[in-house]
Amino acid sequence: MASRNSPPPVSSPAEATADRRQDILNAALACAAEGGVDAVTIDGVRARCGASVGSIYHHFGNRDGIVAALFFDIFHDQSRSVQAQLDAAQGVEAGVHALVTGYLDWVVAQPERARFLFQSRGAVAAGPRTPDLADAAHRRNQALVAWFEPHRRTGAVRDLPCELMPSLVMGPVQSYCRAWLSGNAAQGGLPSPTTYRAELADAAWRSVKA
Amino acid sequence: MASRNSPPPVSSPAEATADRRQDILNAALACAAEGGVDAVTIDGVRARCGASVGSIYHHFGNRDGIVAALFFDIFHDQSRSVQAQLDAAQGVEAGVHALVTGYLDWVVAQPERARFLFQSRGAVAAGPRTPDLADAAHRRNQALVAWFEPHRRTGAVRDLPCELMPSLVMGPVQSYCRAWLSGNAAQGGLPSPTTYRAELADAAWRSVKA
Amino acid sequence: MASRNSPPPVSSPAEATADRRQDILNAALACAAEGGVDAVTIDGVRARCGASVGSIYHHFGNRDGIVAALFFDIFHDQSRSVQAQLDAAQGVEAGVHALVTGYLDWVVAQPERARFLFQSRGAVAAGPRTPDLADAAHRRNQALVAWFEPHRRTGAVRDLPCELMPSLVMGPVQSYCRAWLSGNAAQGGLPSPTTYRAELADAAWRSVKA
Amino acid sequence: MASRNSPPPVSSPAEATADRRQDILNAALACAAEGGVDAVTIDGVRARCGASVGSIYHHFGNRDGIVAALFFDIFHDQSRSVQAQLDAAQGVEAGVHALVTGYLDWVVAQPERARFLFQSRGAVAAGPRTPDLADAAHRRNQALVAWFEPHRRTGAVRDLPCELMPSLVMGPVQSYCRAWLSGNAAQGGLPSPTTYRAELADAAWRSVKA
DNA sequence: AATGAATGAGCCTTCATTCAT
DNA sequence: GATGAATGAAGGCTCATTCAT
Repeated sequence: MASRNSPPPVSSPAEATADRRQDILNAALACAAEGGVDAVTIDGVRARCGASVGSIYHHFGNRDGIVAALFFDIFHDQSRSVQAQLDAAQGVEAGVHALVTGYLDWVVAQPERARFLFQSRGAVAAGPRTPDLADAAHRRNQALVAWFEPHRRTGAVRDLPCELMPSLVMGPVQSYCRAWLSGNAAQGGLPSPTTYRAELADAAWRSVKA
Repeated sequence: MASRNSPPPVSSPAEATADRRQDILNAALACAAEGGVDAVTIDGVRARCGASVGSIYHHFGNRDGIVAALFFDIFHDQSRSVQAQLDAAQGVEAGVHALVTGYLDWVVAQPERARFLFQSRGAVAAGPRTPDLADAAHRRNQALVAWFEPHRRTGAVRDLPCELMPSLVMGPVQSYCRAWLSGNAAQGGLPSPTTYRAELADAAWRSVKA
Repeated sequence: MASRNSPPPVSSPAEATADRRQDILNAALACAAEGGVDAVTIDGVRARCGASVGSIYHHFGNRDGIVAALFFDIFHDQSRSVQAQLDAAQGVEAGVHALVTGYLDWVVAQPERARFLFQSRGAVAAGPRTPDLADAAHRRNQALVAWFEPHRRTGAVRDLPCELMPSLVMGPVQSYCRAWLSGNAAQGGLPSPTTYRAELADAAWRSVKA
Repeated sequence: MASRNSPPPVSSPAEATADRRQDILNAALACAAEGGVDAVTIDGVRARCGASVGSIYHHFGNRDGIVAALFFDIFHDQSRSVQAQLDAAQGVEAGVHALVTGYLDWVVAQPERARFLFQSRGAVAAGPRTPDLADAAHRRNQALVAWFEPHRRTGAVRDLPCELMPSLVMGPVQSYCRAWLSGNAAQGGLPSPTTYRAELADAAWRSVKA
């Protein structure tokens, strides 16, 4: 983190390992991509990124720390990406479309990271960072609900319970993406979500429009 | 087997261990309910149901065999339950409502089994019974799609791609149920799905109706 | 055993399983041929010959009982075979040749049985039938020594210690056969012992002749 | 490694565990001496040398790794010992005697190690280090054959096939040593090989001399 | 004689974690 | 900050053996 604010070093030897932290996270993601979250083992990570066991512990405290750090990195990246699409949208319907397609495009662009999010959420929720996760999830949902608020007042969208909005809007696209990610492409899995981009966005809009 | 031809014993000793197989599955579910799928341990199961290690292996081959067997038992039970609701429904809209509420009611009635389904699907999909799972999932989806077919012909529902139907119809309710199950009731989780029974069913209908 | 003296049954149903005992031994040999003596497991044998676990125990008492029974069967068969060759030989030199080639031919004719003998001897020696093995080995050695006795008196063979005779006469051929059996033919093992039949017999004779 | 540059500590704590690896091998040999190769158990080794399970795996990878490492250690030690005797011998006959007595003396000096070699060879040959074993055996045999070569040219020894030499020269002494090692001294086993040192060496010479 | 479900001791192996250097 | 040997709890699995039918 500090290094982001430091003046860029000119090929210093420190540079080579400056992002040891990121190397480790990348290695962890690679492990998970190959064998699921359970395959993220200290030794597996070590073998992939060349860091020593001690170094890994220095940066992340313990195994779950790696998984959690990676989870939150990805979670926030996803949120940021979707939010950017939403911010760029003009009007209610376009906004709903942006939520769906922003999510969909992000998943298609980085399937491994998306898969990791699905796989690891349970583990993170069960660990010591439960409150962090609850917080992040709540924050994201609130942003969605808050965005809808003015349009609900104008009557453009139906007057639905806050808790329901995320599931109504994002449920179908998440469901499809999850199914797509878990399918083996080699064995005739589902078509890419991109194929149904318009339909998924449209369905979300139908669920909530007045 | 022989006992089927015998006069029904009243709490005979045979009765006690007659369903050794089911005892084991129940114990496995209890383990999972307490600590997640990873907590389904040979020794944990053994301790809960009194079966010996050898007996467990005799019935299920290996640890994953227990998880998979339990998964399929629950999966089929759920399918049967939803299908029964669907069969009882009159008309298109009622049918769509039945799919959603049938699922929702089943989840609310047996949250532990529902949670197990969500938690273990990935593991089962990654194991040797991948084809069985693909088959079961495909069969279920086909049943849903086939049910819609006549209504699509009459123009009562929109002409949507087959692959999309399950996500459009079931996505929102699954999304909400999943979120509800993963929330800790003690820490102010979401309201029971029952609260939004009508809204969720209605949203599904809006997604697909012409 | 008793059945050998019984009048030959005419395709009675008992006939089918009459040699259950031999079926088991054959299955055990097949196991050993595939994975070494350690691969002779109750379940492996059961799977190969269709006998039930209980039946196997009925016939052999325990696992080691199978191995020992098979060992002695083979051991005696080998002894009988070599002895027959020896009995047919005329003269000292021919006798020594017969001992070597009789052994060699038997090994080449049934390599799996020969391999089993080499592999299992240690286990049998360590088990409860140690005295039986010591007895059988002693008997065989005595037969060899006794055969030499008259020729030693005539001065045709050297006056060597009894305990040494078996190693001097059979050592080389056993050594070569053992090496041949343990080699993987596919990976360029040794030539068949048959190739050096004459040389091995001759070497034995040189070791002991006056 | 660092300790090599340090002043030699006198029974420092580091000294105690300096040869963790060797401690483990010694413990493994002790297990085998007591109950055969099968008795070389991770837990048995651990109990004897105080190393932790993890430490054993750190050094040897798995159980078979211990057995194989010990096997090769002993095998090479034996080869070195015999070779030293051979190098010191003057003339053909003396050389053949040296091969036999060098082997015999090594066996008598360390019967446990010799027994381990006989017992474990099969397991090593069946495992992943098959090529290493084939290599080591081939190298040893080649050394023997190469040593004979000049003497064969001068006509001092007979013109025999290379593959046969090891069995002709070493067969009898190996046969006797094996029998001696497997006999229980308490139950009147064979006399020590030392008793027949001269005879065994002489027999080898007779087998190959011109 | 035969059957096969049940038993449980015993083994191998993995993995997160610690700590001295 | 980094290193990697050492630790030991925990888990999966095999297999000989028993016993009621």
